[in-house]
Amino acid sequence: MSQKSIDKDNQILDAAAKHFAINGFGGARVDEIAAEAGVNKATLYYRIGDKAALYNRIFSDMLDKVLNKITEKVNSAESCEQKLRAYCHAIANECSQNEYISAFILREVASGGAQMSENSLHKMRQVRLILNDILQQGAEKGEFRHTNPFMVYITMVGTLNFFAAAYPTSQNSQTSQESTEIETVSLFDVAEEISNMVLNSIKMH
Amino acid sequence: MSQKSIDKDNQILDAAAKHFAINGFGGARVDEIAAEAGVNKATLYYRIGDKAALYNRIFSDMLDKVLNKITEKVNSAESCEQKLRAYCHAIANECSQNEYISAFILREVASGGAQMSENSLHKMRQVRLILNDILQQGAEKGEFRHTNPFMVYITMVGTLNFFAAAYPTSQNSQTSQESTEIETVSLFDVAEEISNMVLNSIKMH
Amino acid sequence: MSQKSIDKDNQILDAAAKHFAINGFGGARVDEIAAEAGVNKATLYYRIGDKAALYNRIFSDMLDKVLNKITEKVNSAESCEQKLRAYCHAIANECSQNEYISAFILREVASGGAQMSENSLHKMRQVRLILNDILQQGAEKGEFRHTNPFMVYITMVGTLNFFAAAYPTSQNSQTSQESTEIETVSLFDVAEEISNMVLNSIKMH
Amino acid sequence: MSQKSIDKDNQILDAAAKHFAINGFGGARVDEIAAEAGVNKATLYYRIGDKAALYNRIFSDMLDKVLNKITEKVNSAESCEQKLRAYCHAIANECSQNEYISAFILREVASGGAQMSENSLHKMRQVRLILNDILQQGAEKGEFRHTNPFMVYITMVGTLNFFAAAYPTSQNSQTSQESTEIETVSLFDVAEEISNMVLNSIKMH
DNA sequence: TATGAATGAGTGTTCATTCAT
DNA sequence: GATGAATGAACACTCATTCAT
Repeated sequence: MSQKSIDKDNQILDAAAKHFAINGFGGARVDEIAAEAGVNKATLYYRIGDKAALYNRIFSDMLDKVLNKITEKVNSAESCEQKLRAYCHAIANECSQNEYISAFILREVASGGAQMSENSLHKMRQVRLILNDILQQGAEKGEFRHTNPFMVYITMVGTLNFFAAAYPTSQNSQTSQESTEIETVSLFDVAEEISNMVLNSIKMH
Repeated sequence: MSQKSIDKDNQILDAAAKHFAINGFGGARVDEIAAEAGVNKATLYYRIGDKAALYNRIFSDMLDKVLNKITEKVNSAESCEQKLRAYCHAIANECSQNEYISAFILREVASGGAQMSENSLHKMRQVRLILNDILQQGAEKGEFRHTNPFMVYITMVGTLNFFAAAYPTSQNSQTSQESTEIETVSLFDVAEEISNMVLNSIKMH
Repeated sequence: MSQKSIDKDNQILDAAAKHFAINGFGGARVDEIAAEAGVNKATLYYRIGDKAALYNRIFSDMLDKVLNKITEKVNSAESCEQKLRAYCHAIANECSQNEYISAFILREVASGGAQMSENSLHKMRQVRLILNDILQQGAEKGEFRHTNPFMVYITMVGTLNFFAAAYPTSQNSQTSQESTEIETVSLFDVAEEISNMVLNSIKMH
Repeated sequence: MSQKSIDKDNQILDAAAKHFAINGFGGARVDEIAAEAGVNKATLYYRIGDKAALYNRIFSDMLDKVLNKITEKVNSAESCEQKLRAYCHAIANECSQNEYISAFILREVASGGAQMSENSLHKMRQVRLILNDILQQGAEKGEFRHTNPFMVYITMVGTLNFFAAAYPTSQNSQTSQESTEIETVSLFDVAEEISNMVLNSIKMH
């Protein structure tokens, strides 16, 4: 596949990610995606496939990157505390790299995974299980108290994705009086803070 | 308006809430909503209005209930700590009462409020500002440290809504091995836990 | 269903029969059918259903009429010879009434029944089996010699349908010299002649 | 033109004949024809031309073979009776050689020659005129009664093509009870039988 | 000669909305 | 108030054909 083809695919994928993120699967228009990508609609079908294939390709790629980054960062951390911080920062990092990941996640959660392929469902489960392992290891080593892993997962992933999706918006919705009062805060600040809060809650003393 | 008409409206509103929650605004079908509500499609238009009106009516009603419950619970709390706990539990309470609220919120956050009416946008801002007030009061009274209120908001609202939307789903995706290990946890447990975590982080000692 | 609706359905069905007959299922255009019927394309879908439903409705109706007419005429005939003549004339009669039947039959035979519904397939089999019964009865009564019923079927049905479909065409393709020489011949003449030929061949003497 | 090119052309032509026979001109897909022929779609265009050219090439080749075989067999027959039998068997022979001829003929008859080129139309007329000549010669020699030549044409060509196209199909649609009763019959048996029937009807005694 | 890539013009189908009764 | 019928405007997707290499 030529570089030109790869570039074209990426234009399509980028435009589609944006439209799916903003409008959801049902609200996104293939015509508009093709137009924004600057390619003929038939070319979109020729290169990627139908709307569902387009969606799954994007979401699957997103999850691959998240999963890889998490694995990489967690594996290179030593203590369980460091692993948990790495987990949180890896997610924040990917959500910063790709501004549409959080919207996809939020929508999938809202719909109960209606649009998700089996493949993507498996990857999302992997993300959750990695955290489970960290918490279990921590508990076995006596570093962490016994906790409900799903609640920890939700606290971290929910907060990060909610922030990642909401932050750009909220800045527009600030009234002029408050805008001066609110100090800027980055996704990494949130990752740091939420890690602290969770660790504070689950660490043995 | 007769009781029969009121009942019919509620059937429409319930069916629509379900469809918007699962499929989003763009993915929901007026035909299917009418069919599920057991009313003629033209009746739906006659009684409620078009698709956007239907959506806004539902979302606005949801936000009214949330806002009222928050106001009620917060106002009847004494200390700032109690107010913050009340805020959190009020949201948990409404999300338990209506299983579709969290999906609406998640989708609106994902789309940057694309579907939201000015009216609803205002109400969501109100919800956020109530928390701002609690935090500011707490800071003025010396109970709370100075914090970024948006981050606190995200932590609480993101976690609660994410949990409310994800929990039913996650139970289906558990593999059989884990299912025995995971203890059940309710939205109120989450509200309690997240309140603790946040307070632990922001309270003066 | 109002008379107006019934009329509209018939306009659609007539236009569609013409287009399917001339262009085949794959070559017919729903747009053109709707235009010719003088109805909006969406109305066609509302009243009849999709392209396949439209095709099957028409073909099934045609076969119903053929089957009814054959049954009626054959049952009111006395001898097996009369029944066989009645069979042949019933088909000729229906092909005269509806100019598109033969084209549908020819195309279905050509494609090996690719477009035919199970329902229609069953009816076509019925048509064949009625002839089988006549021939068997004739053989049992000693009126007919033993013959291959499929060959008799093909001879009669093939000739009639081929003629019904080809005759209008052939008149246009006559060169001016021959046109004076060819005497006109009707589908009923063909039915009479083919009956004679077949009976001449299978009757006991 | 290399042998390899000739082979490739034949693969295309064979695949196309099959698809046109089963689905008709409008229902056949150039993509599928190329895929079945094992060639690139652009190669198909490069070597043969567009869809209509592909169709006409195939149908024209078919008619050439039929016309040649008829001419050859009829010319080498002596009496008019022998010529008429030869005519019938020549058609049967070609329909046996190429399983798709009859489907093409049936479809063209059904559509009134919509897809046929002027060239092919001329050849089909030739086929008919050869029979006309035989019948006229027979009448002049006092061997045949005066008949309507178009009716004779239809009887023979309709029956043969209908049988050729329908026979493979009908065997699948036999119910298990009848299957034992029906003796197998070949296209040549049909040619023999239909010749007998026609001659029986038109011969002077 | 051959082909991966690209596309204008369809093509069947759906959808939110309106209208006549 | 209520609804069967109707429809303009999309909408996802396809297809025959061409082009650049």
